[in-house]
Amino acid sequence: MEKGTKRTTIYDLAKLADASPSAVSSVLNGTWEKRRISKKLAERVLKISEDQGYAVNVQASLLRRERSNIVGMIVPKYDNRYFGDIAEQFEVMARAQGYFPVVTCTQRDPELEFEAAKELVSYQAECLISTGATDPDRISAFCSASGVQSINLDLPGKTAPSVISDNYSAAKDLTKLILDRCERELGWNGPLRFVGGRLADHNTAARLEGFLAEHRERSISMPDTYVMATGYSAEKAASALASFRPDGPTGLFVNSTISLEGVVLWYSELHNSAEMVRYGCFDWDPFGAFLPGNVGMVEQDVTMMLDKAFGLIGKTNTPIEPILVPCKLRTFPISS
Amino acid sequence: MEKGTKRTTIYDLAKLADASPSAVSSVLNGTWEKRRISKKLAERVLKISEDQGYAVNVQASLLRRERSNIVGMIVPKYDNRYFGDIAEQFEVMARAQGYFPVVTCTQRDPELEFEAAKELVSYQAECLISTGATDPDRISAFCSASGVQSINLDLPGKTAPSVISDNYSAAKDLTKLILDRCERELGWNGPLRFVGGRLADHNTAARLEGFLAEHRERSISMPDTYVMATGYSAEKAASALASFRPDGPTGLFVNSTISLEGVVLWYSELHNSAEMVRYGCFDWDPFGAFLPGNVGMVEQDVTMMLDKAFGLIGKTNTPIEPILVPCKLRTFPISS
DNA sequence: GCATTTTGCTCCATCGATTGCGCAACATTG
DNA sequence: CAATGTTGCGCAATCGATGGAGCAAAATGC
Repeated sequence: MEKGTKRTTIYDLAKLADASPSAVSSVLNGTWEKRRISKKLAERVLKISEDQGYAVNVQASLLRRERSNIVGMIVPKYDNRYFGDIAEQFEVMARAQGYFPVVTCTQRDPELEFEAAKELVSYQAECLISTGATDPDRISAFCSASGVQSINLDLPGKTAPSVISDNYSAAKDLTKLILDRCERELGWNGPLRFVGGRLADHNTAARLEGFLAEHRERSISMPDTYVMATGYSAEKAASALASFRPDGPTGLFVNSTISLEGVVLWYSELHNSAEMVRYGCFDWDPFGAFLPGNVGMVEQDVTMMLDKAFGLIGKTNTPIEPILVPCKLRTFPISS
Repeated sequence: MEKGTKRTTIYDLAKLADASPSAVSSVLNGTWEKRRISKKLAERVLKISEDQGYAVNVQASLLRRERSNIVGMIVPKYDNRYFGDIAEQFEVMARAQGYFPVVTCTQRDPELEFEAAKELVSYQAECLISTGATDPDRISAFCSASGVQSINLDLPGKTAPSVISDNYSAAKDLTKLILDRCERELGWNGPLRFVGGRLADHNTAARLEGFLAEHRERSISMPDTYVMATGYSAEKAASALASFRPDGPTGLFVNSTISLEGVVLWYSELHNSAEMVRYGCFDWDPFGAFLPGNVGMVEQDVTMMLDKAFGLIGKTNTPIEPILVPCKLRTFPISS
């Protein structure tokens, strides 16, 4: 059992089984019938291998083989359900298709993103999915120079195929929902405030467009100060709202669950005037339905996005035009 | 730039730089000064390497080297903030210490857990951290046979060092908080109901002990039916509570955020009688503070747990007695 | 000018698994 | 009994990076 510090190799097993390393190798990787190894020897080898706690050295194996079966993914954070779902479902789907998934989290740091991408390429990943990368094209360029396929998820790139949510339509629908509820429940007609996200981000920009379009269709004019794209942080959202104490009905379009944390904190400090506030959030969280004042959330369709992304793996003639995936709008009754 | 389908190797770079592969290798891995390669050649090689989009073949490199620098982690799910934090902080700390982190998610499936552990060992991981594994000892046994260090996190094992939360004390404190608040706000003295988790799990068992101990100290007797360890699922928690329509004050100890989802759903359907219900949850979520009826949550100290776990890496004389890390109790004012 | 040191590189074995090729031993056919 | 076929397995090259050993050329010492 104990091998000191060295790991067991096929050479060790070969000695114990009184066979050649090549026979052992073919038994362990399942090609023994093709190589006409007797069942007797195969069973002997398997037994010894289990007794010794043998684990193949993937480094050596991959070096010799042509394919690595590794698919890499980079995600910015694990701090919300959306990216958590993506990572988890990515792993499940990858395994189901015989891939070895490696997910790494890059803290929204452009340099770390690039370093992580390089690392995954170094591990001979066959494909790299960049989720919400700040600079997807830089990663795509590196991958393409290394002959590795890259796919963008959640943020479009110009040089690799992309799968993204239909942010515009979902934001427009959510805006409609919030405005309708404000009208029905508060007798108030907007305009809503837009809280969170970064204007430079493609997704925020697309959502803001949908938000503005819905207002335009209703001929509601939008004051400049109502757009508060304060970034991805609960504190920033809360402090942007801090000075705002509504004296009548009001409504908010919240651009991420992390911003929602700040909004809810602000909301909870309104006390009496809170019942005149309605909001909705672009992003989903299971506790969202129970937050007072929350009329609905947009849940991105992670399963479909990943299906589309996996559908692109191995393909060569992929469209550069982003593949848009519809979102699901969840509406909540107002909590009493 | 384009190399057809093959990736660039040091042999390709060597030809382009008119140098030997070993010179190229030493330039790229930073040992060139030690190996007395001229700065001139080094710069030439680096330039060419960048132009070619070269990425080292880690497979080949690790095969030759002695250390892999890979530390593996398995986590059950990414569907709550606790495991998300663990994965994220693990990656940050690992990188800070020069390791390459590989995290994989095993869906609470014992077989997948073991397979994932084997895979990480196959990748020559130097250490494997099993988080919340259903059968940590099986993984430890395999690792030890392969000469790989293993560490248990969040769940104790008998054959490898473990770092876990002090579930008993935190559960007792949370129970105390809920009982105190029930008494103060509802004039009611328990007993509380215990919802969620699996009794066979070490953590649930320890929490239940703390829960019962606090009741015992207050001489509150506990009916058998009040312990509803229905597993880790929102639906199961909700359906276990479905038939329970409190006609007076009541209180719940909720054993995980996933069970809390079910509890909150149940709570939201109580309407008028909801104001006579108080609950607290063992686990933390940023939206928890805003859920009506929630008096407090236990936040496990992920940073300290990981610090302790990293402190064990590379050590040989590690204690088998679990290292207990205190939790943080967050208390919330009742939302109006 | 010759011996010695230093500089700057190359050669080659090696890590562990894989796989085309080939070679005995045995079985079958005529 | 010779010719042919089949079974069962081993040999050795290979994947790409690494690093100890060693060798020629340049620099230095006397």
